[in-house]
Amino acid sequence: MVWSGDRMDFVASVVTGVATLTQTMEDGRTQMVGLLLPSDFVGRPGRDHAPYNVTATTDLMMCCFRKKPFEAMMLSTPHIGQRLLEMTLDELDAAREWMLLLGRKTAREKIASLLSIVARREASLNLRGSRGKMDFDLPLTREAMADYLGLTLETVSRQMSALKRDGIIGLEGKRRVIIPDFDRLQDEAGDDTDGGYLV
Amino acid sequence: MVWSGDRMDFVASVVTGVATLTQTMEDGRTQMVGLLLPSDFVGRPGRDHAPYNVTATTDLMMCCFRKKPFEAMMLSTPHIGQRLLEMTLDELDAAREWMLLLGRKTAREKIASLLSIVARREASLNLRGSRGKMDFDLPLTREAMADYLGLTLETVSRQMSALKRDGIIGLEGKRRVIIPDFDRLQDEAGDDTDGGYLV
DNA sequence: CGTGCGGTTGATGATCATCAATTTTGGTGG
DNA sequence: CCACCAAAATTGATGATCATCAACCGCACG
Repeated sequence: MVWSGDRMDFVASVVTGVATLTQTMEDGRTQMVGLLLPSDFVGRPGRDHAPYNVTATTDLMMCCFRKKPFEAMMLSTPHIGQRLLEMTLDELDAAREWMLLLGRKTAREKIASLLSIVARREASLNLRGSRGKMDFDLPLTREAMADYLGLTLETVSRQMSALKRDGIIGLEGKRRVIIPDFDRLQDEAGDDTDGGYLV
Repeated sequence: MVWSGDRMDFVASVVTGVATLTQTMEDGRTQMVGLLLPSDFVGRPGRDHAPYNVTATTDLMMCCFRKKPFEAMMLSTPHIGQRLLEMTLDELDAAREWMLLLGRKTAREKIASLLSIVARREASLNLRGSRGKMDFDLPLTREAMADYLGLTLETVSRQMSALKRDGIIGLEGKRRVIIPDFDRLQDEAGDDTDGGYLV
């Protein structure tokens, strides 16, 4: 959709589908730096070139605003700016959570963390509680997961198989994930205790 | 200074000195998620408990505001909120840059990246250009560097020695770092080309 | 003069990356 | 509906990088 360095004269909000933000090094090493799920915002008022690649990983519908009018609206309606600040601070928290994952978690914990996050977001969309049994479609290929987690796709595949062997998750086809017991998955993720204030 | 979970009824801006933001897991694994240098802002309007540990790593002077009056001021003076949004977006970019480092860079590249960043910030404080020869005092112990980079302190020490052996940096005592050729250091960091829009 | 902290260096090992088949899956056209 | 194909995923063998465990150095400070 957008390549790093492109001119980008709009901001947008995801309505349905999934997109990713990625950074790459010259030699091709890739790191995902954001996962855009429904309700997430993308783009930055006050900057006209994209610093990241934006890629749709499923069919995607976004609600776009031309940047100029949007900026004008921000000035005239302070509430919008406040809301945007709040969302940006949440994103910053999420990014920092992710730094802990990238820097300090084992491969198994990384996978479990990613699955918990997607499961939680999925559950909150469908207004179901995040306890007990859950299932959902993974919106990411193994490669995308690897790029998110700072692993290789082979390691992702192996750890998914290991979690399945250990009964933490079930797999149906490539994409469908079944979580028989969300608390056990959470334990594998290594996050502290209750996760009360996490998204 | 502040422990994760503490009540925090102020926001602040660093005047002089260096502080760090860290997250920890129950078993003690620690990841630094922010490095606060002079001019950086800390605290979040609209939240009253700190999600991270804040630690001073040098003598530190901060300019603090009680949160309540600050929030009131934000409402009455839209410009402050706008400025804060801008700063938060910059921090988000920095966090994402750091995610690439944590997920995909080698130990050597990580060290070189950290040294470049500190050197650049140092140079901009002192109004010197960031080319050619530079030197500065590292405001971090090996352990703090390790926590920042997602490495162990032993690996940090070894890679510092390796960079010294290769003539990329010089060391004087424990803290003083001499950079004979900033461009060579930059090459070791693995960032793309010119770094034009990086901080 | 000991003691503790920060740092360096060495030996060894675990984890994860890499290279290389092979299998599964979902889609497409006959 | 089935056969075929390419992309995605799995699995195995091997190796590099970095973590771990441990010893030791130098310096500041009581």
